[in-house]
Amino acid sequence: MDNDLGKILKQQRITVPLTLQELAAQSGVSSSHLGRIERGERFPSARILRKISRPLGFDEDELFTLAGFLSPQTPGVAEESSWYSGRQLDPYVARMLAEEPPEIQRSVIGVLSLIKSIARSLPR
Amino acid sequence: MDNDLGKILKQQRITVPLTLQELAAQSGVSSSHLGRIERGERFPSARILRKISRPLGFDEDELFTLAGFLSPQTPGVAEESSWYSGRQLDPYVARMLAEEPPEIQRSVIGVLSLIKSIARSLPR
DNA sequence: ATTATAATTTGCCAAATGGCAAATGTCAAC
DNA sequence: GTTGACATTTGCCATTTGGCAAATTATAAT
Repeated sequence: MDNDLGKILKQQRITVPLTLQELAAQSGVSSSHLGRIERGERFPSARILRKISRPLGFDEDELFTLAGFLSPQTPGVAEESSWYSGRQLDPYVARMLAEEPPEIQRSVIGVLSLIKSIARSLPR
Repeated sequence: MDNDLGKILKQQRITVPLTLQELAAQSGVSSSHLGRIERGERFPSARILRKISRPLGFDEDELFTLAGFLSPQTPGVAEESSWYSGRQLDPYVARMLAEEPPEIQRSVIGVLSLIKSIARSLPR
């Protein structure tokens, strides 16, 4: 039941968005294997993680950390480590948004707060 | 012939210095497996590399790079802005989004591309 | 040289990985 | 409904990984 990685990978694939076959084509990993990884039937090797990191918009070391291959704190330039605790911006998101002109970037925030206000008025 | 990693690992083990058995004891990897890795009969998995990195005095990511699991220079987690092309991210937008949990951040991108696809199908 | 002891290698095996092809599911158009 | 085009899952299999124990090879010490 402790399958974060599979869920994270699937979540990211869905939101990119990609199908298993498309991800397979872009990464060179078979779709059946990818599927099994997502639902926790197989554990991805470093080679596989490396192959799928780019198409999914992850940094290589990011996936390695999630897989437990690499310790949470990234050496490099000392930086705040608790990264997935939500204090920091997802690199993929940052990269995508940076492609947009500034006014679009800001309206994204507007849409987000709109959605959140809708959520607040929803029966729970 | 094409075995840098094995030689490097052995060289490092010799100069530490350690025997295969000592390294096995400190790392929790069997000495027979370590021996095979050194002479290139087996290729170490990420899990094994992680276990032997400390006793050998390597940084984890260092061995991963030598093994070809990680690209030569991995940028730190937070400063990819240097290699994103073109525009940059509005600091206000970045700060707002960073407050959200990662899955929300990513679904924002999904919403954005949805909106863009709708926009493209609109009469001008 | 002959032990004793430590270090390395080999044989064998269980478990895991990952691909291919067939089976199954899903969903829209007709 | 049926069909067809996808996407996902499953069955099966080759390959690889990594451990254990036995065999071999140093390395001393007497």
